[in-house]
Amino acid sequence: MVNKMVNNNLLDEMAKILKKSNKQTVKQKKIIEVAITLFAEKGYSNTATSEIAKMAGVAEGTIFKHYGTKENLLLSIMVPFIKDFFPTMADELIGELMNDKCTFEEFLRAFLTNRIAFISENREIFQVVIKEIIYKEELKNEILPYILEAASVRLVKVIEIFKQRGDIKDIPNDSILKMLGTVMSGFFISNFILLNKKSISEDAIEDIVFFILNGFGQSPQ
Amino acid sequence: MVNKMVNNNLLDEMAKILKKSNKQTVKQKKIIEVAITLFAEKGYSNTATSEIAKMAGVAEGTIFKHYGTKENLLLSIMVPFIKDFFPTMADELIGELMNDKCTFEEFLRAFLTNRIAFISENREIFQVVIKEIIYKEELKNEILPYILEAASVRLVKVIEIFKQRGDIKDIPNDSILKMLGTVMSGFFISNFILLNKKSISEDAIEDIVFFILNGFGQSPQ
Amino acid sequence: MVNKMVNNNLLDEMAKILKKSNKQTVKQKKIIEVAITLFAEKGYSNTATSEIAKMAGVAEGTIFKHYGTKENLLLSIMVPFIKDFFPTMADELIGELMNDKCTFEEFLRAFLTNRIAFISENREIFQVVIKEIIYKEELKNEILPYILEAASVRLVKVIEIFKQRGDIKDIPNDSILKMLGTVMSGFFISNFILLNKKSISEDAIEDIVFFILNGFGQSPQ
Amino acid sequence: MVNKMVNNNLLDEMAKILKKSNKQTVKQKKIIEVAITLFAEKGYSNTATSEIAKMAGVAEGTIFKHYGTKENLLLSIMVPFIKDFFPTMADELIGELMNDKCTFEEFLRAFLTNRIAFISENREIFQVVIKEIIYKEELKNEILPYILEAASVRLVKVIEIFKQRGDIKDIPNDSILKMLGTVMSGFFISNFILLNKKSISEDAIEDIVFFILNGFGQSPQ
DNA sequence: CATGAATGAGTGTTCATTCAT
DNA sequence: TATGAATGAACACTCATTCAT
Repeated sequence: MVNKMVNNNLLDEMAKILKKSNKQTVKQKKIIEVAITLFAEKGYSNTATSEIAKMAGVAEGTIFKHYGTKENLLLSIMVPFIKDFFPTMADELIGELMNDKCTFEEFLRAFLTNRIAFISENREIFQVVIKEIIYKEELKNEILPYILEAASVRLVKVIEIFKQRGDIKDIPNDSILKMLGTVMSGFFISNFILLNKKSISEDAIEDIVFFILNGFGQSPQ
Repeated sequence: MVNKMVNNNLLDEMAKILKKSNKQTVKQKKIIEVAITLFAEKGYSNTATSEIAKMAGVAEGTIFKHYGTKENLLLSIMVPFIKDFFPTMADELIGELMNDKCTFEEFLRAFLTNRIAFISENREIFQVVIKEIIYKEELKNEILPYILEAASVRLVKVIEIFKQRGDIKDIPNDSILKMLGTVMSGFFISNFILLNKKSISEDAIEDIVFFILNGFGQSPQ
Repeated sequence: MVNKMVNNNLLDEMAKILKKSNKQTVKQKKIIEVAITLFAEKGYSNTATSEIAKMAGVAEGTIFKHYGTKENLLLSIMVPFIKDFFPTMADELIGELMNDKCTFEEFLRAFLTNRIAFISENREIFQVVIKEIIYKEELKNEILPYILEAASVRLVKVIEIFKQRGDIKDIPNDSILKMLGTVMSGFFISNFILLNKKSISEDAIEDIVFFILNGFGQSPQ
Repeated sequence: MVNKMVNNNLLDEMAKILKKSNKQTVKQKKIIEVAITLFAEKGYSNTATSEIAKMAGVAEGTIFKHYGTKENLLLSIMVPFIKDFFPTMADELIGELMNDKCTFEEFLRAFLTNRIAFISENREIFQVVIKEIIYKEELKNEILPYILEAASVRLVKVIEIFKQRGDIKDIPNDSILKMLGTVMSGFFISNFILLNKKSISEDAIEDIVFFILNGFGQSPQ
């Protein structure tokens, strides 16, 4: 059913995508691993390549042999997450979910559960991506439109279907998209970036699902 | 009524707070102004003091005469926003709003309108504060608890009142706080940081108010 | 007798010498005072004019109004000590001592007592002068020859007289000068610079007088 | 006999001590060499790292790659001289000298000859060490007690032995130590720091040996 | 006479990047 | 492939000095 697991581990996924034929050496893996941790913690700008090298047990030159520039090392971490992996997975998931004759509530719960699991497993990379997108105006302008477009296209389809099924109020798609974007970006950023949570309880998911569906206003009796 | 304006301009407010009697020179004002713009655009770490100096038409030494360190220049921008100005204003506003016998919907609309206006007027400082809080783990750990505490204390009072008036569903305060935090942080960050909006239309406010109250799920007839 | 005190206070003496007609203002006195203390403690190079200004309760500009440059402030402290005051006093003293029909031992004791008293009273200035002469090769080359010449001329006369009186061994003047220079520079630098003593006990003076006269070797019986 | 030479070259000695297994690169040696020369001539505070770099034919960064800070570069020069090399050598020498049944005069002559040779060979480092110890109060307070203690312990033994042999007058050890310290510090500082001599003639050594043993007072017949 | 805001050349230090081994 | 010594441009920061008030 909807809970079927998809492999979410980015490090493995990257190997397939970024260097289809090039096997990563142990040292390369270690470099990426350390870079993610440090970038997530202190930000790209505040992390020295020398620090990465030391923590990874590697010579400084080795990093540049593999990634050319520090910027490129960052992109080697971010790009797979954003460009290839995210949509691919989402499509799989959405297709899977929509084939079932599930309600919007079921979809929402499954979708959130799945995305939360995904981010939990790749928490640090998520932090790197979000922090850098937010921090550098130019990076934001390059990447954000792509993400928004990719997300809109997919979500509009979903919204349309559930509107037809009568599960969603008759509000313009645009407004729904915005609100969904608002509440989801808020949820992920609050929990995984600001509060640095490692996982989300099922109760918290229930709360947010309920809230998205019903709000917390009391309609006058 | 609830829309009575409170002066929101931070630069003027800072003068009063940070240096009660010390007049800022023209050059100091220009330094702060330029620093805010550059920090907001490229982030603190990616902004050189030499660049600030050049754009402000000032010698680099002048910056350090006044602010001692680059870090302190950042704090001179952030602290007033966070520590003194935010709670003060919020209290005024909440007191004002609660005295009126308004509904939760009216309160929400007024509150959001007021806060949005405030952030719009100090958009760049808001960007600086949020970006730096998100970017540096240590800064986050120092500042975030203060903000959360300050916000919680105030909002719980408000929530209690409207619960008693029957305007808010009977959900644990904690859950409501989280959802409100989620949706508001999402709203402000999406609009003012990610989408870099300069203002918010009244329609958008209506949408978000409606959403918070009712969600967009269609309860089955 | 030989112990008659000569006024040793440099600050007063400087007023007469450096600015014969210009009275020093209170602020000027304070500047010099603070500068001497700080130069003595941390060295000229490690003392900022801003620090002097702050400790003297004076605006930075005031220092430069009076002394033009930091270098000149240093010279205003050193020059009187070296150029005018030192020889003047020594001559008075030597004249006074030689008129008496005293032994070399008496002369030595009186001379050392007098010079030690003088340096004790102007300890910090002495430290400044010695430290700077030692620290900067160029300053040394300008000042040292003058001091050596001045000292030699006076001491040779004294040595000659006591040789004729049979109080000093028949050793070349040059050798005696060197040994006297060695032992006195060693005595002053050890005590007032390295050990930072504020005064010298009479016993210590007796020891050094005895040593200069007799050494501490035991001639075989 | 007592004149057997011990290798005095500090640069070689440092290699052994400071980085037992780490080979110094050619550039590192050049940096130390130039630093010693410039520090000796103008003092640490008046020497810019950029100047050292230029004269050493090295990029400025290279200095900091190897020594971390300018302060540490200074210590890399001073510490071996003071902490390891000085006592080690002195012990070898004293042991060697005391085994022989030599007189105090022979010991003194040999000891001075040896120490003078040592300082001549490492003249500039000696200048750096002395200048910095004198110049910075805090450095003085850290280093001087160590030197005094190390010297006292060794010299007291020597003095005791020669007292028993009847070669030294029956004066308190403390007084002898002070006088010896005074005359030796005076001798080394006068000659190697103030007069900047490169070597000491044998006649000068004879003079100082004679003086220490006998003084230059004429005991009345 | 005294101030203190402003200057700008200079300083120690960092760090992404290169390249000979 | 991996190293790490070397680089040099850039950076935050200092400080003696100037000058309008």
